[in-house]
Amino acid sequence: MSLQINHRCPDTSARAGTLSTAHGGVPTPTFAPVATQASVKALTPETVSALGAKILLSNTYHLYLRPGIDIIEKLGGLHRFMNWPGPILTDSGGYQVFSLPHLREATDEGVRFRSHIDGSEHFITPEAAIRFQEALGADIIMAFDECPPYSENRGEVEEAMVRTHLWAEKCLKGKQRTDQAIYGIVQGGGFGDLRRRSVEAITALGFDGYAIGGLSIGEPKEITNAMVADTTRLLPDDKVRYLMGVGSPEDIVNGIARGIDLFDSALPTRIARNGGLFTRYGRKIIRNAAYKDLDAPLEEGCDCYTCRNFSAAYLHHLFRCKELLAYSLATIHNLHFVLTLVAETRKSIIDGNFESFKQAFLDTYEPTDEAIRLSQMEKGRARQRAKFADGGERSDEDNID
RNA sequence: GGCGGGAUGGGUGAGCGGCUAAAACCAGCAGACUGUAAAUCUGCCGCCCGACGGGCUUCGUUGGUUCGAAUCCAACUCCCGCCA
Repeated sequence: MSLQINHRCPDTSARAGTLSTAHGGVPTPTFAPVATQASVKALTPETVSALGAKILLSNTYHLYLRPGIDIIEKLGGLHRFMNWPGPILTDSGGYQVFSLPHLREATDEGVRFRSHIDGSEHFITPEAAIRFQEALGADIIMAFDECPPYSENRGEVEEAMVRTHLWAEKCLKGKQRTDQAIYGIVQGGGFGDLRRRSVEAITALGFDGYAIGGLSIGEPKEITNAMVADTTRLLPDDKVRYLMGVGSPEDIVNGIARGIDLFDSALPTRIARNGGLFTRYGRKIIRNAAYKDLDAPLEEGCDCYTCRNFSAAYLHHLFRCKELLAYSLATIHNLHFVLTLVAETRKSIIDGNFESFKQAFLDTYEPTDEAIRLSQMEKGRARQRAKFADGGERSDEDNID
């Protein structure tokens, strides 16, 4: 249940090692595909494993509502239920406090919320979140935290952070199983001093690993980077550092450079299902007309199952028709891309050339074209303005920024 | 042969005197998605321009009524029912 670090990059904070868990070792740095409802959408566990995934992330909130923690417990725990014999990490449900905001009401005792499925009312305490995760039986469980939306309002962010610290203590007190690792979560939004305070408070409690939460939720990239760098520096060197919810290829590589060992994100699998595919030159949208008759793999030289066997034109066609195979093939490609990227990055750390590997990757990988994105947003905004210009009636959706 | 109903932008299809360059959906063109309420969502989608605005041409065809017509009237052309 511990992290062993075997290699360090001399120029950056990147490191490579092995994380041992009750269900096997995980070479780090690593990326955990997201299996929110005990399934990596569109893939069998065999495929996920063949793609090189070593550890999966599942979600307590979703499994609590459906099928119910007791059902999974009765069926032998999460590993058996979803037929994933390797390591599993469960999120506590704290993120849903943020992503389902209209349902929530947080107090020091816990969160009162309405089910997004049937509207029924529930109250989850930090102690309950731990109890549920012990019943699910993941190898790594997460403290119950409050992840506030990105905000310049220091008071709000601080309040959520203080509550997260209080909850963290309750989580540790409530924990009974000794064969599971529990990770604490640092909050503090985009405020460096709050982040530092949070690191102090959380590390003082003594967790098995430390997560950085509340980032990549819409804040400017500079803030994300600054927060990751500052926080990571202060976290204990001998424990796993987990950057929650990240993410994109460039964010992962940058995170590794700052000393992150573990990532998870729904991004690769979700954008895959929406036709967004990673290539080493950046993201491609396979639905676009340009791929209509392209008789070549989506990415030349990619050795994933999808690229080895199908043309971009075929993928394009499957997406146009909403054929179910589209979602599997696209997910395979994106997970292959991210998992391979992380594996190669790890190798570069071991081989001692991480810095140049990182530079080479970032030089060719083009994140989404900012100009196109901004012009789209500008159009939408102009329309919005025109709509409410002389009416005087303002809509709640008016504040898109 | 007689009696009804209908023809709307790429498609389906609302509108039935001004608020209508014309709903909605589909198709099409782009974009977003980071601890997954997501196989979802957003923008554009007649033509032109100096584009948070302005101009032009549209609702089968032609001709009327009206300050004003996709909307009312007439004729014509096609379509679809029903009766002989």
